[in-house]
Amino acid sequence: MSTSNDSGDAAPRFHTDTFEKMGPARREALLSVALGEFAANGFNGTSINALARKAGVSIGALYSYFPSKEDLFLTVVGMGRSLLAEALADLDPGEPFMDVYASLVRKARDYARANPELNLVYLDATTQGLRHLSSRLSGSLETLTVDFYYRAIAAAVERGELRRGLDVGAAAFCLDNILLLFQFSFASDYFRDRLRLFLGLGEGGALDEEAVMAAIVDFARRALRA
Amino acid sequence: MSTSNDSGDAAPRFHTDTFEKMGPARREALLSVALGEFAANGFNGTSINALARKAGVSIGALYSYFPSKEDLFLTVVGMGRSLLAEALADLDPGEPFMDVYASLVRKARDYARANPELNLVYLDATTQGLRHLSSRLSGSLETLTVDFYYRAIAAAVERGELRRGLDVGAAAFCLDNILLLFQFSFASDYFRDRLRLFLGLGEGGALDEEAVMAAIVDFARRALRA
Amino acid sequence: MSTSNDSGDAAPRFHTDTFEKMGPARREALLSVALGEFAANGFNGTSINALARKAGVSIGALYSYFPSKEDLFLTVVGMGRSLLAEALADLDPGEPFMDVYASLVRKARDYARANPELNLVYLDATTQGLRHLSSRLSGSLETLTVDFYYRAIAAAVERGELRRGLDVGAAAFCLDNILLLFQFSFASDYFRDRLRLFLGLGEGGALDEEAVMAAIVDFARRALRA
Amino acid sequence: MSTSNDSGDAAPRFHTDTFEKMGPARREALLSVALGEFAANGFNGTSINALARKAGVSIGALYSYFPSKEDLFLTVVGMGRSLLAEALADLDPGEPFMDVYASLVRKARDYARANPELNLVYLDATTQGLRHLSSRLSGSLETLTVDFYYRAIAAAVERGELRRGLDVGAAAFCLDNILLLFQFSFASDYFRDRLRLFLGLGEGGALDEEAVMAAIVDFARRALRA
DNA sequence: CATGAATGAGTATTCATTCAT
DNA sequence: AATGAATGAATACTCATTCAT
Repeated sequence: MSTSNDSGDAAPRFHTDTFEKMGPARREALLSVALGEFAANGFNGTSINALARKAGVSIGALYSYFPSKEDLFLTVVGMGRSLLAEALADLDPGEPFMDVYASLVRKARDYARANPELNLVYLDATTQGLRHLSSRLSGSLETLTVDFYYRAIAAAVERGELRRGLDVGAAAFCLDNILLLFQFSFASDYFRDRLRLFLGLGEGGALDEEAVMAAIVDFARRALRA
Repeated sequence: MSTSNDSGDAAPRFHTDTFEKMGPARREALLSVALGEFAANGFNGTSINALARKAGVSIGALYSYFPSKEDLFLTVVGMGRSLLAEALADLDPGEPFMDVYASLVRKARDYARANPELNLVYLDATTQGLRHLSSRLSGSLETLTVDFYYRAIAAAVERGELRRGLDVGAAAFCLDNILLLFQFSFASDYFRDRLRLFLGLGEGGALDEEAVMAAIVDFARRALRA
Repeated sequence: MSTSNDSGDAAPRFHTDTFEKMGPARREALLSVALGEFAANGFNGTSINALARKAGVSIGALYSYFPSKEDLFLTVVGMGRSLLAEALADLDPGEPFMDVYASLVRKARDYARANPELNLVYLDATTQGLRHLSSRLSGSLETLTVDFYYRAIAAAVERGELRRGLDVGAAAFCLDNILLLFQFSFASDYFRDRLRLFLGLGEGGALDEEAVMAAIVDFARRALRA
Repeated sequence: MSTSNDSGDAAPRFHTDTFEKMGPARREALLSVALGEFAANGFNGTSINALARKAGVSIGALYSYFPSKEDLFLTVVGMGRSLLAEALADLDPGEPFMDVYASLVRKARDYARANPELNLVYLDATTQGLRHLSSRLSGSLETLTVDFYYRAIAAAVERGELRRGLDVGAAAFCLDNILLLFQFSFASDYFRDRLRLFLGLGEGGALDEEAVMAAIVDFARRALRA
């Protein structure tokens, strides 16, 4: 799996050649508007015509860039994967695992803060009503993450940091579940409220993010330590 | 819990009086079809007219039961909450905590198996595009769960089962994150694939649910033990 | 008038026998609500179901009183004719004509003030979209008025008050045109604005009704005097 | 008048830019069908879908020309105002006033004959149920007319044609009331019957329009003469 | 390549009327 | 006689997509 990333499963492309010839500024503007619309209204709730108007792109042009609404959506969803890949690339899976997870938690928070809309689009794509869409993505969006967890955890077990006999898959699953919903808490109104409810915060109470992140990492450390 | 449910937070009603006068068979049929449609297509992807036809109910009748599509959807979402409340009511928060969590994990699996559609509707309601809908629910759907975790964990800390100084809110958050996405894995195609990816299962591989549940409970036990 | 009314053209009835057996209070309430709704929203803009609810009458009952929405509307329109007949009955066509017309103008004002809704319903019935409705009324709503004008003008010409050779029909037409639109000015927002525009009144200006009525009567007097 | 039309009070526009780009033939056809439908059935009684079909325009196209049914209706009502403005522009308010009024009466008859539907739409717009529509028109539809009367009457009083001390507003109101309902008599079934009733014409009797117009002008002349 | 006018099936919702109770 | 649940055609309007210019 180590090299498999480069090989077969390159991220699929949902746009036309014409799209690649766009000026970068126009392209960024279009993708940015699309992201905003899909994030705010969901796939079904977004009007392609309104989106095109807001982006200053004619409908005809938009359809010359993307064969369909679905393809534009999938392109936008794919942007999230790219950013995630970059984020993971910064991390060294060879470092002490709990440092890695702590970085991951912090990065997740920062990423969700900086790109809440990507999280919202991801959440929407996750929905059963859009299963025919997410199935067009080559494999799950999580392939990268899973791969990363596996390598980091395996190395840490090897080094004796984490307990032997650990079920790597299940552990990664638990760690990522915690992380994913924590991440959503910074993007989605619903999951923000949920986190605050768990933390016992009322309407006005301030969220101590550092404390939450520390608690999460501590929870994970105890669960995994040798 | 016995009384606290009955007290203040009565679930809001989104249906008319006429709905309550329906014959139970017709009512069940209608709700069941509605659940199925919303689960399969999402709120925005579901056509009220098609739904009515499938349920064998005239459009006019449907609108005499629910003021709007939104209200029908919220009624369906509310059904999930009721079932959840029943499930939690079976559990004794006074038992050893890890037994309670193990039961919870198993119940979540059973519930998701039995009512995958409720999970799918919940996931849809969670979506940012439907925030105006979920905000009509009195408080989060999770209020019950949070409440339950708090009481069970507090009692366990009291008994010395779980470590003192535990951040109850954060711990409950972690435990529920693990549980929620595990639960989704039995309802949503997307999250099923994600779980299998984490477990390293290919297309044909069989999922050993018991092993996963055991691993999850073990993960939690180590994280929390005194 | 004394006999001709009773003979052929009795006002047609649009209600059922059941309607006549209603308690007077309920009947008044129903007619009053119906008048209000039709006046405010027009025939096509009024919902029979909403009307019944507001009147505290079940839909079934309402349909036992009136065969259709049309018949209820025509009944309401007929109420206006009855009130008009009463008003005319108070006048003595043998008095000096200009006194009669002055009384008529004043009565029209008072009537429109007291029953603006009847005027609005009349206006609606007048509309081409409802011609199949107004044609169901036996003859025009104006039969009474025309009859009254003829007798009063003829008598006045006879007495030498008004000029010989007067075209009675055309004169009555002119007099009634002035009167009718003046009357509407007290019921309809549109015609109120129109009158004020003619009088040069801005937003805040107060309307001197007495002066207007005097001017109207003076206009008529000069037009008709011997 | 020559310039005053061009100046301040531009008629509000209720259509989109796209509408202005239509081919003139298609545009005329659409407006003509819309006028016919609204005239025949009233605003509330007209179906936009049926209208579009009759006009040979797709529903989508129609909604690209007008934001809503209301806007199409107001456009049609506005056509009447334009034609009225043209008609008034032909008249010279400096001529002997009774000649002017005679011309006005004749023009009103001709206009109502040629464009009965515009009168019917005007009548519908006048209805209380559509007050929210007529209030969207900038000022009353009558502004032009009032203005014209004022100037013509004032000039005639100045010239000594009409009596000093005349209440210009009230006189104009009376004159226009007579004219307006006379005009309606050529468009509306209801008001046609009413006129015939006043003139004592039975089913078959022929209406001597010239005599009526002469009588109306004579009525007015006597009412106003110096 | 770009434009945006055009399409028309599809949407949620209303409402006059019927009829079983 | 009274009720009000049920009906379903009809309504105004939307929107993904096509295609002539």
